[in-house]
Amino acid sequence: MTFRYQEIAAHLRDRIRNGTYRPGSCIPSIRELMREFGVARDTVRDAVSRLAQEGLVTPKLGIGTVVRDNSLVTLAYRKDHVSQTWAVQTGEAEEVGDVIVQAGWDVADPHIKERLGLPPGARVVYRVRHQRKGADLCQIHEQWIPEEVVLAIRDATGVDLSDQSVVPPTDLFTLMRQSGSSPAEVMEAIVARMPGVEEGETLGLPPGVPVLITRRITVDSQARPLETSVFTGAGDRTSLSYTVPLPAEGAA
Amino acid sequence: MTFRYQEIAAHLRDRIRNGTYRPGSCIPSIRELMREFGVARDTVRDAVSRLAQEGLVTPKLGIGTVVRDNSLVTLAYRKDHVSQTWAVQTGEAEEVGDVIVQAGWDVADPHIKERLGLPPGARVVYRVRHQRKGADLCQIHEQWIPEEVVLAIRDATGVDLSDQSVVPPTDLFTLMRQSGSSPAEVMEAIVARMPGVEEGETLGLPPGVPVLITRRITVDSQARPLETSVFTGAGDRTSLSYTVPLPAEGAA
DNA sequence: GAGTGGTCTAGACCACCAA
DNA sequence: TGGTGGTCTAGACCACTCT
Repeated sequence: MTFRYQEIAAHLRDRIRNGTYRPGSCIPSIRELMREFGVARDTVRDAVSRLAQEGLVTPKLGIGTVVRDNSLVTLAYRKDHVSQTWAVQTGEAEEVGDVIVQAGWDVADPHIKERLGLPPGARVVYRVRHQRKGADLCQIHEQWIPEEVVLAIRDATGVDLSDQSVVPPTDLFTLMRQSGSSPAEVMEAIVARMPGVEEGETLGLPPGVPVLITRRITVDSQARPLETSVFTGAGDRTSLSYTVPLPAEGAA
Repeated sequence: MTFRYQEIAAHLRDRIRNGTYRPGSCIPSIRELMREFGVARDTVRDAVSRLAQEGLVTPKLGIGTVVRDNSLVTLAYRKDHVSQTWAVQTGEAEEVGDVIVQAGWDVADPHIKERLGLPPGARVVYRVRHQRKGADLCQIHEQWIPEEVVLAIRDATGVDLSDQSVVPPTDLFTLMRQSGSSPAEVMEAIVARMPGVEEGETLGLPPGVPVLITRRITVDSQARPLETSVFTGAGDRTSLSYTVPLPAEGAA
């Protein structure tokens, strides 16, 4: 049971893989492919849209269907304990920028409170950070910090995390240490799924690109939660890397 | 600029979110939706296929279009140092099974040799393991082990890793320790992308489900590579979790 | 057999983009 | 202005599944 659109898709896949159609250039137009394979328009479109779903091509209105540069996703194994590296999609290293787009007091979801071990009425500071690589948004970082931690940091360092306009002099973990709490461990859980419509738009994702979701809890040496975060990254630009020391006995 | 198929998709999304269409049940048939919205068949199909791409529904031939159970992916933050937990998709915990589907000597890709720090001519043992949850294949584990390590394990423990029929008495890391090499650290890099055709088939993935790819290098205390692996997991069934101790200074 | 989704056609009009 | 992909129609036949 093989269909016309599958055959066409397979042909196009081969030509992309063997370099007949090069990354960055366009495959033949729908109308040309209709002629070449002798099929109706929707059959070609079906084939092309499968390739788009696989992330091989990106149709561009008024331009053509361009072959995506799937080139080497990361492979930079780093010795950092907690590091997030950006995959070089095409071209060279670009400036990585951080912008706090939102910050303020909030009454968190029950969901978040559970992760922070907080009682129902508790207040938290909610911060949203956009991480850019060049012009493109690569990752959205949402963060929830318990009131207690926020106040301790304000008292000890004068930094008000609920103020969006304040650019902290150092990173959050250092601020925590300066205010008496010592972040000892992070627990992260990673999941991949297809983006919703608004996620796809804000991240500027072409069709066929999933999002990588990382949920983090940071705890101190007494296992008290100091912070929790959700990172939402563009799957084709984000690569997460971990270096983990092995315990006495481990699993293969 | 809003189109009919987008409106229809939005309607259906709402009804799924507010529970009008429940997980596991079917949304109305294409022909019913044609009548309800007064559009042609392909317009409805377009709307439905968008929902499928987002992972909200899975069309089933001869049955209908069933609402996917997107239920809470994991959230079991574990204290294990290296752990991989399976998300409970629906129903309860099922048996997790491991099958070695391939094992033997191989001349590895340059790619793999680079990761293992091996010279061009070096031999490795290549092993492929399928990990199942119940009846479904959840993850494919490809592993490359340098000849030196394989021989040391054979000499010290009698276990021949190149023999597919041999079921090792313990896990690989233990075998390594018993043969004089001490795995000290793993480095893992995680990436998400849409599956290729054959990946989607072997993993039995419905449309709209990405794969989670983990590349691992295990090294001993002298930073010598002992093993490298690629894990390919179904994005909707796999959740990776890490617990990482924080160094003296860290990044937020 | 009745209903389902999957494939396919041959037209049509539209918005977008480059020259 | 001419080419591109995006949307949409109103038909058709197919394979699959359940009863």
